[in-house]
Amino acid sequence: MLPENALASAVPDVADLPGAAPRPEETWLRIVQVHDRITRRVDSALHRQHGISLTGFEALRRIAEAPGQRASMGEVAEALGLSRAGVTSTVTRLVTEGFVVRERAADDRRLLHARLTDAGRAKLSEASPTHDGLVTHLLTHLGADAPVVTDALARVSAATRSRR
Amino acid sequence: MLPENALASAVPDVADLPGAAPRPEETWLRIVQVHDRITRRVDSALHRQHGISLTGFEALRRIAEAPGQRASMGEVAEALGLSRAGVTSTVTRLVTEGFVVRERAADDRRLLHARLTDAGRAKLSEASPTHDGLVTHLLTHLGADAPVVTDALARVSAATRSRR
DNA sequence: TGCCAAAGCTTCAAGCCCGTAGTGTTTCGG
DNA sequence: CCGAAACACTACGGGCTTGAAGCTTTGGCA
Repeated sequence: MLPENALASAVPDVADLPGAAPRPEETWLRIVQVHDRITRRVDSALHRQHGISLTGFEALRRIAEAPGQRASMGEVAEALGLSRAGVTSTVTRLVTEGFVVRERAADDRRLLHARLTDAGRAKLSEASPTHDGLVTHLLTHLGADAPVVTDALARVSAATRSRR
Repeated sequence: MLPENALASAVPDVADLPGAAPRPEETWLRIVQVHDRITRRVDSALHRQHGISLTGFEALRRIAEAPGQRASMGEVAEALGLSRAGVTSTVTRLVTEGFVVRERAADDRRLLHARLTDAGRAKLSEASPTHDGLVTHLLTHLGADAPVVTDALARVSAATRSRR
């Protein structure tokens, strides 16, 4: 059932700079490790230095980048990869913290828009350097491979983009 | 939906040539997307087809690969990137499901070892093809870049290996 | 030899997020 | 005009995190 790598040994590949094809298992392990470690570090840095969660930060950024600095719950959910219920509680938290306000959309009254407050904008520009600096720093070891990695992962991401 | 490259035609964008550096932001986004999507699919497939969680599966596999098919709580925590408390509850669940037994180590009586039962071994070999097959399938789009990606991520992983 | 710090694990509480399911409102097509 | 679809909220059960407290065992050191 599992073809293993029965045919991996056959052909000396052109692009064997870093070696032969690794087992998907190995690749997956690395993705998980990198994701978990960066996530933990960034999340705890945001908590300690700015009293905000990584999810909260990403929501703020997403709303800030939306046209009119407002976005519907569904858009935020889609953008952050959160569930509907998760976005509800995340935005509720942001509202009680004063970073965001909820308002019914004028054109389609089914939608609720989250809009940044001044405090939200301030928090975002305060926390952004921490977030971006850390991510940039932790990914420096990709070095010259960064474009290839980004591109390859983008293909995988696109191929797994799911209805749901 | 996202007009994010609406201005891509105006400026000779850096992201066009494979060799130009993408923003770390972009790379990070791809890592998160790929991780989240694969995790969700594999987890739900394991749940539906084998009634086991991804974390439970990884714990079983880890214990199976340990010398003597037994591992201490700490080893499992380290290997899976879980907290102590998380491992305790994960292993407790596996114990009540009959896949694992806990036993005090003979040489160092501070340690508790988790050891696979026959049912645990059976469940592992039943679920492994599902897990591995899915991971392999979802990562096929890495194509010839797989070695580069794996290697680059391994560097990042090594550089972020933390005490804790 | 005796003692105490450190290691390993568990437990509990609080917090965040998930998925599912059920409810209410609004919109849109037939 | 009416029903299906879309959007969002609430509630519930589950899993994982951190932090703190407590237990047993180990091992170094006086």
